[in-house]
Amino acid sequence: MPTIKEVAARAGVSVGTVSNVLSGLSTVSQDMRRRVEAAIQDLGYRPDHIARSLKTRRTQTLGMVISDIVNPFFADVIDGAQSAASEHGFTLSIINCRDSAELEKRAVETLCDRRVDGLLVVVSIERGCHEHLQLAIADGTPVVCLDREPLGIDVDTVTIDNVAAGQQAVEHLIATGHRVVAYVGGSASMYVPALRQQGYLAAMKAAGLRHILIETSFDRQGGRDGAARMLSRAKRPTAALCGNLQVALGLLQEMRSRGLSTPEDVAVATFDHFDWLDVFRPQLTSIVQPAYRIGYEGAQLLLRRVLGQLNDSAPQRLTLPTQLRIAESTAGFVGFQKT
Amino acid sequence: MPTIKEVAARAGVSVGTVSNVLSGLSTVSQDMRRRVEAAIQDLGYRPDHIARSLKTRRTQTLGMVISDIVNPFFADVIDGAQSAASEHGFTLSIINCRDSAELEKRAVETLCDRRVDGLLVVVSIERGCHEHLQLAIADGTPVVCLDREPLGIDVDTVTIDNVAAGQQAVEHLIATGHRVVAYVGGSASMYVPALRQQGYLAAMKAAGLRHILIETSFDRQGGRDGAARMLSRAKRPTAALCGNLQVALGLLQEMRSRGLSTPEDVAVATFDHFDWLDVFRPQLTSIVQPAYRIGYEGAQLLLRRVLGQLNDSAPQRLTLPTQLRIAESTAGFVGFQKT
DNA sequence: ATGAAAGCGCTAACAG
DNA sequence: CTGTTAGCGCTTTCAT
Repeated sequence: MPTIKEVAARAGVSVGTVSNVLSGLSTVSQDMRRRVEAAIQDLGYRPDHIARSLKTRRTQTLGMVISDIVNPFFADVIDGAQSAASEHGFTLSIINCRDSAELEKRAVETLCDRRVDGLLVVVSIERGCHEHLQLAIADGTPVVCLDREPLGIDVDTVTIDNVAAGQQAVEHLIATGHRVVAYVGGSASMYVPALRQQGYLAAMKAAGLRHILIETSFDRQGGRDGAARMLSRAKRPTAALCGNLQVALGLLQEMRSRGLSTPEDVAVATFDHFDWLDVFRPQLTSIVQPAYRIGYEGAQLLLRRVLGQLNDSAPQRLTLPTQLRIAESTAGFVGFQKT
Repeated sequence: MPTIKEVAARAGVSVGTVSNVLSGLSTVSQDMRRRVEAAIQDLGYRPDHIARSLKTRRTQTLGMVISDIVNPFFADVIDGAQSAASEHGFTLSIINCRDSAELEKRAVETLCDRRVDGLLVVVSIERGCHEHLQLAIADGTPVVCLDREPLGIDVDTVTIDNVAAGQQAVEHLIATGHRVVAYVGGSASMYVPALRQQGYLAAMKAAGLRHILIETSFDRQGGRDGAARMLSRAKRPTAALCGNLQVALGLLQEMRSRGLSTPEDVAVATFDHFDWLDVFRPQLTSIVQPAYRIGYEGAQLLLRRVLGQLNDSAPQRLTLPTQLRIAESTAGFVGFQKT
């Protein structure tokens, strides 16, 4: 690996000039520039990113702390963030935390030690303390939180309007004729489910209906458990809103194992949609989240902070639009009611 | 951010001693060690990873070049790699290339410029030239290829036995009574499909059956196209092996749109399985790949190279076992044949 | 066992 | 416009 010194020697110029050529400084004469470029070519020189970072205190690297990388939703988020980063010549260092607050804390520290220029973080789903984020920010590392809005901390966020989306979905259920509607999945102690519940509650209240909150874990098992509880109620719900797709899948699974189907027995709406869902029947009514954009806009925002284009303005709160996609799983309730 | 110098000053020792304490050198006296540790505590000192890297020429970072991050298969691979890396104090820098050879080349260069200690790469699906990998290796960056075994280059690989797996699946189809069996998805110009076809061909030949190779793109659209071609054949296949899950889903989608279902009209077996598939009917007969392990073992192997525990031994070729999971989509052909 | 000092490869003043 | 030089924060001889 040739160094800048060798390039300078070969081109018969000083290292400073080489450095200037590298950084595209216009004050370099055509002649010098050509000689330096030739030397770079000949030697196959590539600047040492590490050395540059040590001097400039910038790594051109964004840290990404993700709560659950195997959830396809977050795969899309990562994809978006990665694209935005690439466009700006930044690289992404990713750590998966499996929704563990402890791992999350360590991840933030690891990334800060490595002097990432900024941090994209999806905090663990359970509400908790976020002083590690606070510390990172205090140390001068900009942070943008994705998907979940941590409490008690002033930080840029890119999220969707979970309350409104949940409310809209439930309004749809109600408009379809349902009067006994449950919310399933996650609990009020979790960031995202808390809001989605809130939307559900608002819609139920507005319609003068009694709410049925079924709190469970926020995964497939939660969906199965929730279904079991929901179906054993004296007054069985005719419709349910699920907190995320994992929950919905678990719920459908449990329903099927009991010989029940949707929408005939229970109409189902859920947060999240992935294109492969189109393959299966019944198609699920779902709240489509702009996962890729959450990552893309998040990285974009972070990059603006990093590049100083947002000089300590107040924390930005970007809310991206969702789309309610009505499909078979909530169809045909009004008018005919199977038993 | 305090530096090692400030720690030294505060502890009243030399920076060399602090460095020794940091690296856990035993030659440091108890007394010194305590004083230094106290100073580190007081100041909240954290070693600068960049400066250390410049000196040691090691970044404790693995580069990961992935062909398609939103494919859940690769999400699992990444998860595995990330776990192994974390266990060894390494971080993962990930670049997504969307199966573009050009992006892949740039990604490798970017990562090498950043002096990653090693490279985990899933090469683009289309066969191509891999001199960028060759160069990286020549420059002293160990490379481990995952899932796909690039041709014409001596490199460590972690893969599955695609030929055997494909063959086994087709043998199952044949044993179930099928005589007209198609292979759908991908083409011989692609790394993975080429091998899966090979397995298919071997099984068909061994059974003395005529093969039906339907080459398409390696995605949902490919599955739809493949289904269209398959179903319009004079002698319509009664079974198909799909090259991956995307293809299988596309195929099922196209079948359904024509009012056909599996296994009644066409039995379907496919590579890939994800747990959410269990929710849907019919359950698909599938070849389960150890995606997480591919990533985990790959990173593990790379780390051994990086840490010099495999001193330029010959390239390792790790082949992980797959599992044929027989389910409804290939059930019940012998004995009763619906028309 | 500890300290002093020489860099790692680069950038950024500053001088000329 | 170009060259010189002093570090960035750390590790690592080499003396002591």
